[in-house]
Amino acid sequence: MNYTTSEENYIKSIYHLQQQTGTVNTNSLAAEMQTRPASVTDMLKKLKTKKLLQYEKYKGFKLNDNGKKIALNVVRKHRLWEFFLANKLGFEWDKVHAIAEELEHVSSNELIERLEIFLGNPAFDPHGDPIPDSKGKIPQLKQLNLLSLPLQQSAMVSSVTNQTPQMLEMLKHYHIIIGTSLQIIKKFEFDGSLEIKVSKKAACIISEQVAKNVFVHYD
Amino acid sequence: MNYTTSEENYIKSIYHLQQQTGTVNTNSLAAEMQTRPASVTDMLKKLKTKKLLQYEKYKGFKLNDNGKKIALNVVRKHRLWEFFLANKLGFEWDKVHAIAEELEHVSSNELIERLEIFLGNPAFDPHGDPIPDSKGKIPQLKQLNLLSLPLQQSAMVSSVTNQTPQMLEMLKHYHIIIGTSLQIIKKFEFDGSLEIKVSKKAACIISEQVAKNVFVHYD
DNA sequence: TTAAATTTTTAGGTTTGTCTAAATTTATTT
DNA sequence: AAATAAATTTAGACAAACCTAAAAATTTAA
Repeated sequence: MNYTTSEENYIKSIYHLQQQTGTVNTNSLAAEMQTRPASVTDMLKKLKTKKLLQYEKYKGFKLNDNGKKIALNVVRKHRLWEFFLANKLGFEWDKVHAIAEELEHVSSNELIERLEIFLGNPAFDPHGDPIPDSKGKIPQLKQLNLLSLPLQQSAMVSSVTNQTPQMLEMLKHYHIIIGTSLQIIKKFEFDGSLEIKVSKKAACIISEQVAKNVFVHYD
Repeated sequence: MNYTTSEENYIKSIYHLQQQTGTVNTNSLAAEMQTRPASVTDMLKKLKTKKLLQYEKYKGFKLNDNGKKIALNVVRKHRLWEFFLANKLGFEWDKVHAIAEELEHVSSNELIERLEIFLGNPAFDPHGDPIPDSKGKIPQLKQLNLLSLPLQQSAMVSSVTNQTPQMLEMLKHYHIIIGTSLQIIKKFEFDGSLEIKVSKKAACIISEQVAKNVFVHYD
């Protein structure tokens, strides 16, 4: 079956919200999608009749297995296109999201299978988010919060949870992208900020607020 | 200014029709777009208010300079994506059109500029059709009809005018794609068919009907 | 040069996805 | 346990893009 761009966007947003909170409510979905609660209700009815959603009036809702499958396919397409934009076309990692929002709705499945091979079957997109495979399986990487990284232990940035333009601008300033290697020199008790060393750059200090959104891994 | 997918498709179809016939009429556009004349009239009004069209009721219509600029940009995107699909993802040349029909509506101009560079600034798409540059200029290649190719002169296939699936299937059978090198061994007066030699394959005979849609060039 | 045929447009309706404003249900307080 | 607040849904509209059927304009032909 085929879904409209609008349906796919709702499905994707519900998926992201329910990953965090288990079950989703009308107002938060409306906020996420920059639309009105009444519009959300309309779409929920539609997705329910298409059997993608567990939904009872006034009760909250979430995707069923069917809906999750659709969501994962859209996420997969989004992240493969992001990888293409960053690694083949040379886009900055903070520019790829908006364009991938359009590309993810191109319907051909053969296109995506071939794109994946062309890109060398990448497991993570330029933001460090995992790329589901064609069966919907998501590669897991044991990663830990930068705040929990032991002093002096050098580690690699693997993902960033807050991906607002403001946050991405900040990280750019610190020369931090996915794959950047860094270590913690010192932790300041006063405000929780960290002195870090980013690859060959001079040491610098980042706030707890920034650090708690950065995830890293090491062997 | 930004245009909807539907507007872009109308603009593109008007462009293709007016290339052949100078001015376009409602019924032929409806046929081209597989829609109804009444729907065409609706869209014509819309495109006229957006100042893309020369249009007076009952009089026929064509794109003005403004409209042609939009059309050429869509054509450019379509053909660059076709090139990408065939030359980077390995699609057969008769599969690329349908997918490019979707990709051509992705709006980012920076995407197209970067894609063009990534592809090495190609001048022709996999069907041999010229790719307009970012200013709308179309590369010209002096090509001649296969029927006019001198005997024994080896030449390269540069484009095919009839791009129906039936035609493309036929050419595939003969191992003819854009770029294929061939020469004419003999012309049969009886029905105008040609005995040709395609690169290292055994000689074969193609009908006048096929030949007249194939264009070639040589130095 | 009328009559017939063809082409094109208008009138009015449908679907999708959105909206505002009002009504309803659920949750929270006092 | 009412009263108030918050969340959600319904009712009714609207724009885009399409449709059918009928009317109007143009072209062709007798």
